[in-house]
Amino acid sequence: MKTTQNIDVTVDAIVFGYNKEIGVTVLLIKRKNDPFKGQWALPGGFVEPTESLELAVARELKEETGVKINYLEQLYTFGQPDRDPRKRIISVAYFGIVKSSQFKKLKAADDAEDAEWFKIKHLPALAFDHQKILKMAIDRLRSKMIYQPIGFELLDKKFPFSDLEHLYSTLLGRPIDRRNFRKKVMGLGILEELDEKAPSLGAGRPGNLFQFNKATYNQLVKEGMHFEI
Amino acid sequence: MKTTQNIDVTVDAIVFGYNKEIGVTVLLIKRKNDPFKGQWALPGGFVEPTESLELAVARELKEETGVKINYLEQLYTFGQPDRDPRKRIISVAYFGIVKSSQFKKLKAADDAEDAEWFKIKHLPALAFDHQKILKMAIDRLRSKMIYQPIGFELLDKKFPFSDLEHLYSTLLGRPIDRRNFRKKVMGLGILEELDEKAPSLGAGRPGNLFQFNKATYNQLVKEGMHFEI
DNA sequence: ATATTTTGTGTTGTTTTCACGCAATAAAGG
DNA sequence: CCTTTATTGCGTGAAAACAACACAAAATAT
Repeated sequence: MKTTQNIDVTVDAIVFGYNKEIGVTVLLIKRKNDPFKGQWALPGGFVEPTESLELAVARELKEETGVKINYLEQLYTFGQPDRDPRKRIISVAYFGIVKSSQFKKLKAADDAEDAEWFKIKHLPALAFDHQKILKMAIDRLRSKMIYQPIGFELLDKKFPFSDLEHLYSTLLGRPIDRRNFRKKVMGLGILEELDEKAPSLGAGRPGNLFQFNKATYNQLVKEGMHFEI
Repeated sequence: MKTTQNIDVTVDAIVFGYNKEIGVTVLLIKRKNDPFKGQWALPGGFVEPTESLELAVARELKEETGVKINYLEQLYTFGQPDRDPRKRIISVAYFGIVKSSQFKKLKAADDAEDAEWFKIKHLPALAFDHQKILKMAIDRLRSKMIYQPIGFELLDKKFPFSDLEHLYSTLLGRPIDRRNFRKKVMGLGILEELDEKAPSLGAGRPGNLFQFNKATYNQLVKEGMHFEI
């Protein structure tokens, strides 16, 4: 066995949020230190020798931005020898989602001079190879939401149906037929309709509230259901 | 920035092969050194400080088994703190496929005392967390082959249609309707029918040979084709 | 009260998938 | 050579999924 390899390991987080007015956003931090000091980058940092990768992501996110993650999965590992100017660093990227409700609450801290949500349509220049990582994450989000109900993770716990509609419509980049969409989604049997109306915002008839039933979804998946929108 | 983290990075390879008589197989090596000396394990090893992860996989596979990989993609990164008894080691697992034709040629060498193909239905006990890694790879193979033509990578360059049929039937674990399957696959327009017949094995009418056209496939994907079996 | 905005629902024609049967081809065996 | 046997290769009808489409009901704003 080798004595030392001298490769360092970091985690990076691509965290998505959503809001009907703003659209889909991603969480970025402004770097406080070199290299790329002052530039925007994905939140993340070095893995401690005794913590799991997932724990490292959660810790870094809390330290740097204060957000609470609702969904987390591994995205990809980036290991090109020259991706960091300092030394060989391998980064395990994680893909995260926060609920709509608390997607604004941010508090920059630690390594971060600032933390902000950026619309995925208007992104600043990023440090390292984070542009590439982020692009992969966005692709994953887009392709994943048509065969897995991660769309619901972006919304609030209770939401009017139109929110779901808008989310899918914006993220897929095309208009969707309200009636067919509703038929399909309701047919999956993973949404519960509540006896509660959405608070009205301006004019128009307020819609009923719905909520995603994750337990039912997991059950159906285990039985071999094939989800697709 | 930290001085040293003392986490090591390895790559592991899950390489699949296929043969009509034997079925789907995976390449394993018998470890020559501790820990887990004498046990079967996934081929792999430490990443050199200056080589890319993909290069490390290719090098280790050549060193330990001599196989030539036809398709390679990253699977997942395993980083539980206790997954190696020696020290903290993070492993980036890669998923590979060799063509049916040369799936037997093996030469154990380097760190490996032996190298062999095992049917995925009959696996030995494995070192480290390789059981878990392999399970994930098999799941990925199964789920991936229905929306990406990686099945073709397992077959020979030229193959009779029935081979493809058998492959899908065994891997999906259910019988498939030959007529509908043929219609669907041919409808994708990524298979070329050759003016050549398969060598007859035993009785029965020999089938025509086909070959996968990867260029056409890539073209179609770029145009937004949605492949599904 | 009237205008405006947003929700909620049903039908029909079209396309895709699935299930299924039979004739044609070629090798093997007598 | 001729029969037997195994395997290929094609077509059709029934069922299911999908896409297109319009209007009444509920609530707010003026």
